[in-house]
Amino acid sequence: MKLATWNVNSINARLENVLDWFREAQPDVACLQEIKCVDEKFPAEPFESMGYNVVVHGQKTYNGVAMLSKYPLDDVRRGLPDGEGDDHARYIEALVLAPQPVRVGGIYLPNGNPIGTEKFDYKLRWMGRLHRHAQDLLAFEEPLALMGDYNVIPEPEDADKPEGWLGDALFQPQSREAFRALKYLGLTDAYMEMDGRPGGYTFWDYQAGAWQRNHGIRIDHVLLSPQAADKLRGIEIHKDVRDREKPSDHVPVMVELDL
DNA sequence: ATGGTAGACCTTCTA
Repeated sequence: MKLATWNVNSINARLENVLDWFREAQPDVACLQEIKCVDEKFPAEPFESMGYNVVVHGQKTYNGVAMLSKYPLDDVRRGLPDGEGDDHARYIEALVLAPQPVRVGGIYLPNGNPIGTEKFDYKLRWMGRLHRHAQDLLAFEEPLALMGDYNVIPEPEDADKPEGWLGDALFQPQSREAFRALKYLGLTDAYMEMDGRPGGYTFWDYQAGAWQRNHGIRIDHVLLSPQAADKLRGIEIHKDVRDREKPSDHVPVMVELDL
């Protein structure tokens, strides 16, 4: 089974680009982030024509997440627990009813910039909520994938120019520590498990020729429960997608599980 | 040291 995550930076601005990639890559399940539209504006029809079930947790202008699956979806959750007072659409979860079911959480973790503001506090609080929810899900001892745009650069090797990110929320000690704490619950970082070489970037800024200079960072992650990690066959970062017409600033990351 | 791009949308915010 192929599971993908991709921050598309507006599904409607990116539709042709995204459909092209779906036709080529044929993911069984895909988590999309930053769809930047309300549920009713999500272009579900072309995906349904390709055989996908579509669930959306949208929001006007900002954020918004969706999950598309060739298998039926059950147990759909929109938003993390303890969400009172949080109006950002950043989490969607479902049980994918494949022959061997797998629970999938699609994550758009807050960016948190600039540091020293409420936005950074919100990032850390959101990571705390994700941590507690992951703890609850891991207790099921079932195949689980928590995948998406984590907006965290875990290690200096995950940035082409780490010194340029020292003042950024994505590379703060607290952000990195919270990401490590999440992994230490017993989750496996699929990229580190299967490859782990420096340079597996998933994001290049639109500005200052970051793509042309390969000033990238690895911030889109796939974290697997032990029962899913045992079935991990491979991971691919679809870097070529960044070179196409009207690209997102993120590229798709796809894992294959023997499920 | 600075500025550079993209998307949504009401002119500025978020990334």
